Amino acid sequence: MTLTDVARRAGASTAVVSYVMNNGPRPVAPETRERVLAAAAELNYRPNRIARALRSHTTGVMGLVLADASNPFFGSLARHVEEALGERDKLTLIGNAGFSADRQEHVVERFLAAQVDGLIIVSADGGPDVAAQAEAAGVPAVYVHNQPESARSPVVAADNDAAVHDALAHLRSHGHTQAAFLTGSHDVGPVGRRRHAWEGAVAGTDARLLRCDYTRAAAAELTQRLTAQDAMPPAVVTATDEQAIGVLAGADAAGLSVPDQLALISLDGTPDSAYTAPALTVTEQPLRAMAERAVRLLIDDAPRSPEPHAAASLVVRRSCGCSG
Amino acid sequence: MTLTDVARRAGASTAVVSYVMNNGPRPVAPETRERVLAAAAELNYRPNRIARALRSHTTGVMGLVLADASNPFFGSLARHVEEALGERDKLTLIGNAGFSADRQEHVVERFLAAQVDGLIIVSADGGPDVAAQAEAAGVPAVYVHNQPESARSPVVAADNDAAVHDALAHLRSHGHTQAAFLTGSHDVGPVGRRRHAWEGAVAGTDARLLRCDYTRAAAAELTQRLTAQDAMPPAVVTATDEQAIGVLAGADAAGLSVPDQLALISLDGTPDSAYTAPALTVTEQPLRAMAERAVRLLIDDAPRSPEPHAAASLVVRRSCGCSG
DNA sequence: CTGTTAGCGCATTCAT
DNA sequence: ATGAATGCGCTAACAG
Repeated sequence: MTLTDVARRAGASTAVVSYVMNNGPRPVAPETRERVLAAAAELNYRPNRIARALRSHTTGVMGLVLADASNPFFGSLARHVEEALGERDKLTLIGNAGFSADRQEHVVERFLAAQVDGLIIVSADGGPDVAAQAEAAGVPAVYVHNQPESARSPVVAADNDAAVHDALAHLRSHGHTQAAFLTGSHDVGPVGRRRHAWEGAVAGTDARLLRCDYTRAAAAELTQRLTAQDAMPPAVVTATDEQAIGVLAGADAAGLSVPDQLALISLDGTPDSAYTAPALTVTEQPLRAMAERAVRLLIDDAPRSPEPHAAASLVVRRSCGCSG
Repeated sequence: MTLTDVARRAGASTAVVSYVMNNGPRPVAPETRERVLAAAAELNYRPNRIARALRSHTTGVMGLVLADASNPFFGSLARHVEEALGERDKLTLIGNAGFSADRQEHVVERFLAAQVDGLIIVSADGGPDVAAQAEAAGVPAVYVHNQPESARSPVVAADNDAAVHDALAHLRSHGHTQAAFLTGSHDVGPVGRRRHAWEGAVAGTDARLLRCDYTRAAAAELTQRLTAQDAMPPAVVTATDEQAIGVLAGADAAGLSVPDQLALISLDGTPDSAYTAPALTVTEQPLRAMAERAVRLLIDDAPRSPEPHAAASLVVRRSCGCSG
């Protein structure tokens, strides 16, 4: 069923049918409009997105570049982005960059060739400013959650400063005044900002900064090593849930009891964090709000001015020492 | 840069350029071919996928329908599918069905309207046979991991019988001859098959069948309740990691020690299972192989005959009672 | 307010 | 082996 079929059936021209289907760009007499709508319904007409794309240079498809969909944090974000996009009648192309700058560029390249209307990039640290490359090709792009060092494109992230302060304040209420901070090896962007907030908050104390890869394995290994050396801090804030879960595994293996001998709070708040043993106290990232903001930025070309970041909310469970 | 530009630059016709770009369907003189290739390179020509799609009725885009990307099992599968598709130069559209048959149909509808070349459906139990609907519209579709009751379309899944037998045999080596089985409320397709395999294996004993939703919360609640009633079996095989993690959380809350008082093996084997406390012994699903098989089925229209299912491999960790 | 028409970039058939 | 010409389905400029 094509436009032409509908036009014939409604006794109208293809132009008019097009105007009706798109609510514009020109007015149509209400009566004609009804006839067209009726014909379209009877014929079960579905506009051909491909033809429309060829003609109008917009595809209704957005590209979502992800570091790794198997990581539940990225997966959750992906789900929210897809939903937010769906509500705006956009389709979502997905691509995994796998923590490699090369692969990320490659994915972006492919998306650009597919004529995506915009790019949402949820990526690991480092690499070139792919958003800038996309914008150079006329395709708007936003970073979500993180961005490469050099980027000037908009980033959508939670209010990380507040999240860190909330976590630290809560630990203080448990009597820990010098919580350590576990971050990645090369933290820049929002994650670096978390570390920075922590540094500001603990300045003057001898709280310790810990670093390891953003993986469960690395965090587990670190925890076991430090515990063996009797050098594990009594309270730790981790930059990511993956690391927190690794710390939990390492503590378990080393016979270190959480929360009795180690109080732990993580800053991601993925669904995973609720079912660890013990359950993790976290500051939950407002993923849905972030996804919506990103979509708004891309589609409405919303003000790129410093909108206040969405707040992360402290979810108290057991790893901090609360009995909940 | 369009075909026409390249043709002009190479002093050839658009037809010839097209033949060169697609290696057919007609032969081109080697010399002309070189000239065209050179011109294309100099002009940095990139074929317009949209125009090609309009003309050829194939888009190079596949639709991936997922129950929930934030679930790491589905997320991992998504990553492998995207990779396998990428290797065949296909793009991946993603859509979340959110365990709702309505939403699933809606997603499929949208994908069909976008002219996807094929559909990969990784979905929850129940609902109508969307693959059949797609095939009726001329779009090939495969189910992966699970399928609705009524479906006749091909399913790609692991060898679930073998997985169950491996799990049971391992538990038997720990002295448990009557392991219980925890499955979903309406298990059909491959998951139902797992239960069926278990039923066959424990026939004649009074091993117990447990059911709850495929969520951590439901499994945790069930475990706490059974433990309180002193009715928790000493050895359990769970159909999914989500449920196993929930059992772990419930056991922890109820003061039940794993593996001492409860031996546990799960049948999914997501990355998550490696960093629980204690680490889960699982039969790991061959996700990569499943993704590749699905892609092959869709693209090569491979034999839909009963190919042997890929094997799931037992990964021994601690929840079964091993000291690893 | 509505009808006619010209392409968007490409694959392909018909000529040569 | 190659060129010219047609049309995929749609949007929008142009002409009533």
